[in-house]
This record gives sequence, structure tokens and C-alpha cells, in this order.
Amino acid sequence: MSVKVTLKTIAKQLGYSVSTISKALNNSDEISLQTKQKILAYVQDVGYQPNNLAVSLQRQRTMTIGVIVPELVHHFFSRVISGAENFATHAGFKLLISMSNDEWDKERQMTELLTNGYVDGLLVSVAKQTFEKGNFDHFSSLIEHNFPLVFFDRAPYGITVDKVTINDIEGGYIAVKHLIEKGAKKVAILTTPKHISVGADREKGYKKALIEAGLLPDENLIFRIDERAPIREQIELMFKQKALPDAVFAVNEKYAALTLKLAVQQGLNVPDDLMVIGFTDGFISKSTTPSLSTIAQHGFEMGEKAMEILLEKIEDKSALNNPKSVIIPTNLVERESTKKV
Amino acid sequence: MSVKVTLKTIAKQLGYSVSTISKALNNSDEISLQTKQKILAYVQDVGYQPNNLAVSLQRQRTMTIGVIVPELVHHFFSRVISGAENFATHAGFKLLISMSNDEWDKERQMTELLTNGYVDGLLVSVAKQTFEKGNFDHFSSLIEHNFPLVFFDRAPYGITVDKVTINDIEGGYIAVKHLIEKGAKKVAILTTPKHISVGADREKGYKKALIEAGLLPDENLIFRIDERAPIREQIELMFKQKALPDAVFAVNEKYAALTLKLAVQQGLNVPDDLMVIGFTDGFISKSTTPSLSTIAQHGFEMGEKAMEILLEKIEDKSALNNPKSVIIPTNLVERESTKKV
DNA sequence: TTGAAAGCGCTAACAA
DNA sequence: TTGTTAGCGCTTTCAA
Repeated sequence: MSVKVTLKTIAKQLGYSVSTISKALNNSDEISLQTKQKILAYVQDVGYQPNNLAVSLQRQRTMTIGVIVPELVHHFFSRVISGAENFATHAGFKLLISMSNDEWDKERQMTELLTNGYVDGLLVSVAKQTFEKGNFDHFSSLIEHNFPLVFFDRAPYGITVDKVTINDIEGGYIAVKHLIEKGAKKVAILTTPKHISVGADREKGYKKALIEAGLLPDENLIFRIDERAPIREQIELMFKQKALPDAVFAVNEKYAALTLKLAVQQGLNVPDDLMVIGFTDGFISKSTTPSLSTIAQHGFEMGEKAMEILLEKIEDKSALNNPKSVIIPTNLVERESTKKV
Repeated sequence: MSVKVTLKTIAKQLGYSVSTISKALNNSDEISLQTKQKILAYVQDVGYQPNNLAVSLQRQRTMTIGVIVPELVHHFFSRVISGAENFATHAGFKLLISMSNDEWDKERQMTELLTNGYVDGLLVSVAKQTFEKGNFDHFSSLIEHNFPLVFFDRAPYGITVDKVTINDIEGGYIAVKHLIEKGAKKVAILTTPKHISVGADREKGYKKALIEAGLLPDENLIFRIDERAPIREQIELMFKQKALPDAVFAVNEKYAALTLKLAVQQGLNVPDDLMVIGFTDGFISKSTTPSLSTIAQHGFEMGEKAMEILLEKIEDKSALNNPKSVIIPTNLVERESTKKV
């Protein structure tokens, strides 16, 4: 290991003081051009890199933003991250991403790691397990200390926070209304367990649309998927019903794609025998045959907006006591899986 | 903003010295139980959190590992990250992820950010643009300084590095050999531009399998997709050939899914009229109808292995001069898109 | 134009 | 058992 080069070693080598070196490297006009050039040349040569830890510790500013997402596999989260990163880059901030794995403890741990020095602000989409536990202490304490924090998509309940979400109730409503307009009389829903708010909200929208159309919500048509068990088998239950539904609203892309596949396997024609609509507009929905109608969530815009609010909070601490709640509109993307004549 | 609580403020409040507080919090047995309890109680009360920057700066160790991936949307990279994170967690390390967007400059920037204090080691899959530029200086300088660094999937060429990859030539070979065994006589390939090594290697495997079977590689059957232009249209070119191929090897899941969709639209029967095989075993391949045969890349194992090597390097600096190159085996996953009788 | 010194928040060797 | 001191690598005020 070649010995670490620091301001100190450079100073010793060149016979200047540490502060002169520091100023020269920061292009301060206190330092003569001549000296600067000499120092620059040497520094290039030895490949000096400032220690970010020391710089940040001193400056009390890191110019980086942390993002904690439940998981990375979802196309939606990747899109949010891209949007956030896009906005951050233009403002001169970098992004550090971390994954909670939908676990409470990991979320807590990463929140503490990042907020204790690593980043100037944090963007979070809350882990499933955190909702189950109902324990948001790691966030409340940040909020108490006025640490810049903005939630996206999944926000804690019971505490007032800055957040950017979609209106999941409305999204569910739009989806199911579309199915009904296309002639559906018996609409099933594939949703999450009740404690996942996005699933619960989309289910509310589902019921609202049904009731509005004079159709009664039927518990036998509501399938709550437990992801700890095989998903496919749980969806298959739907096809074993005595009287099949004529349309299905799946609250995410994965369930929608699986439903489509199983339907085709059963010899059903989609959309004629069974219409299918999903949620989130990812690559999968476009690439199936028939392609899947869906509710677009606009993850990129969500990421941009969340970052915009976060950076405002960082720049202007006075705005801290005025939590914002922004809703990104959703919209219907009509494709083949609901295209009935 | 409530005033930041540090060891100093605690010490002042409680009338101890900073070092006593520090030792008490680190549960040193130099400190009396009584004092510890008093300090602990106070600290709990005010919600003190140590500044990681300061701790790391002092300890010269962060217990965190950085991962730089080209993009997050690919299921494969998510799997690698999960594997890496799994291994790291067991060893007491945390993960910080960052995205190069396949851009050289962003890769350089994030490499510097992370390696200058933020992390103890780095896992990297090289950006496409970096291959195009052929400039790996940001990595060579790390290697010169013996910074723990391991590459996965996409490694730089021209310099000796630790890396965990798959044998892409073999993967391509297995895929195409399978098509030929199933009766294909005219096999097309959808691949990347030549400078992307994984694409180029899979293409080599493709040619090897053809030649071995006495089939001559035909440039008209090689389609190099440029992702900066619409992908769909480029794949459509294949279907406009006078004589259609009877099988297609797509070097990734996306191209495979798109090919399948276009084939079905053309009224072709897959696999009877056209067989399709992809690369990478993600959710998409399983959920299409017919499901896609593919070459499994075992991303999770790759992540685990890369992290294992990295942690070894971190623990045992003496092993640094013996770069390892590990190959994770690939294997065929046969599904419906090649299931000819 | 350059340097000395203090300090960001913490740890740890040494002294008391 | 507790405190003093030095120092991790850097920035910045103030003095020279």
C-alpha cells in the first residue's frame, strides 16, 4: 500500500504549510499563481484525492442525498430513483441509494447511517415491515431534529410529514371504472394484505367504482396475496371459483402478468372472456401478449418532485415547518387486455 | 432546529469529560457501572446519535461497502446486489449503492466519492460508456493504491483485476447449441454493439455453436441493436427479411420478450415457426406466453462471491497482490419458447 | 502571499 | 475510575 497522500504529506514534501496547500487546491486567490501551479502539478503527479469524510466533517455539508427504497427490483422504484437523481444532478447533488429489503431493522439502520453525517437529506419509501410494526420512531426523531426528510409513494401514517404520493384510491377507481365501462359485471381484485396502504387504498377505489356502478363488492372476489407464500397458487384460487369473474384488477404489474398467463393457460381469451388491468407502467405490461392495460404511476416525476421539495428544505430551513403533501396524478393506459369492442 | 447533541454537549451537561462519555457509550470497562447508567439514561433521553463521519475518520474504517452498477432497472443487477448485501450483512457490513447510468463521468465521480472515505471497499460493474472510451484510469489509480476493489459481470480489459463474471462465450454457445439440437437451421442473433464485451462474447459463443454444427454464420442474421434508437423498430427489421430465421438468440431478456411479442403479432407460432431463447433469468421470461427459454446468470451467487472476495481483500491486505478471477457457471433453463417436439 | 492555530466530532494512549 | 492530550484530514479565521 503506497502511503496515503494527504495535505500534510504534500505540505511536507513541498515545504509549504497545510493551509497553503488547502487554499491552493480550492483555488483561493490568496495564493500566488506560481505557487498554485507548483502545487497543482505535484498533486496531479501523486494522484491526491481529498478525504471526503474530513471535508464533510469540516464543512458540515456533503452535497449528497440518501434514498432508501424497500427493494430495487421494482421498475417503479428504479424510475423514482432516476427522477430523483436527474433533479439532484442538476443541483450539484449526488445520490446514495440503499435498500431496506422491506425490513424495519434494516430501514432503521440505514436511516441512521445516512443521516448521521453521510448525507444532507433523505428520501424514503417506507418498508412493509415498518407498516406492520407501526413503529416510525426512527423517522419521528429525524423530524424532531428538523433533518430534511421527504417520503415518496409509501409514507408513514399518524405523523405529519412531507411526502409525494399518488392517489391510490383514485388510481383503483379509474382502473375499475374502466373495466365497468368496458362491460364488466363481475370484477375481482388481486390485492395486498390490508396493512399495506397502497394496496388497501387501491382496494377502496375498487369498491368505490363498483358501488357507483350499482355493483355490490363481494368478499369472494377479493384475493389478498401473501407474498411469503407462492403467489401463483394464490392467484390460481381465483380460477377455481364456481363462477369466474369477467374482469380482474391487479394492484401491481406482477400480479397482472401472472393473472394473464394463468388465464391463457386455462384457455380463456383475454380480453373477451376475462379483462385484466394492472398498476404501474413498466416494461412487462408492454411486452406481454396481449399487452396489459394499466394505471401509470409516473415514477420519474415522483422522484423529481420529491427531490425538489427536499432540496428546498435543505436550502431554506425556515420552510421546514410547513410540510407539503404533493399528489402526482395517475392515468389510464389502455392496451389490449381490456380492449373489448 | 434543536441544537445538535454531541459528546461535547453531553459532557458539559453532565459534568464529565468527553472521553468519559465516549468510553461509557462504547461500553468500556474503564467506566463505573453507575456512571455508565447515568450517561446512558441521559443519552437516551436526548436521542444522541454519534456522527459517523467523525467515527469513521478517526477509526479509518467505515464497515460499509460501495456498489456501483450501470443501472438499477435490470433484474440481474438487483439480484447481484441482493447477493452482495446478503453476504455483507452476515459479516457486519452495510451496503451503499450507486448508479453510473452507464456514463463514464458519473462512474468516475461516484467511484471517487465512495472510495475517499465513505466505504472500505468497492464492487463495480463497468459502465457502457467507459468501455467505449476505453478509459479505466479511475480504477487503475485505486488498484495502484491497493484500495479493495472487485468487479462483477462487466470488468475492465487491459488491466489485471479481481473479478467475478460469467463465461458469456459459453452462455451463448449453450443457448445456440440448444436451438440447433431442437432442429434450428437458420439462427439469428439479437446482440449489442461490438464494444459491449458481454454482447460480443455471447456472439462468439453463437458463432462457435453454429460452426460446430456445420452451419455458416451469416452477417444478415446478426442484428446489433443500438439502444439510443427505438429498439422495437430494429427488431422488426429481422421480420422483414426475405427468408425468416427459424430461431432467434437474444442476448438479453428485453430483446427476447420483444421478439416474442413481434413474432406473435406477425402470426408466427412460437416455438413451431420460430424458436426464441433469451439471456438472464428474470420475471419477464417466466411470465410471457409462451414462457421464454433462457440462460440463467445466477446474479445472486455472483453478488455473494464478489462480496466474499472483497471482504477477504479488506481483511487480509497481504492477499492483495494475487488477483482472482472467478467464473460463475451459467445454465440452460428450458421453457416453452423452444419446446419443439 | 503565506502560515499558525483552532476546530468539525470522535477515539485512544497515557496520565492522574 | 476519570481526565488530558493528541490526532484522524480538512477548512478557515486571523496574524505575520
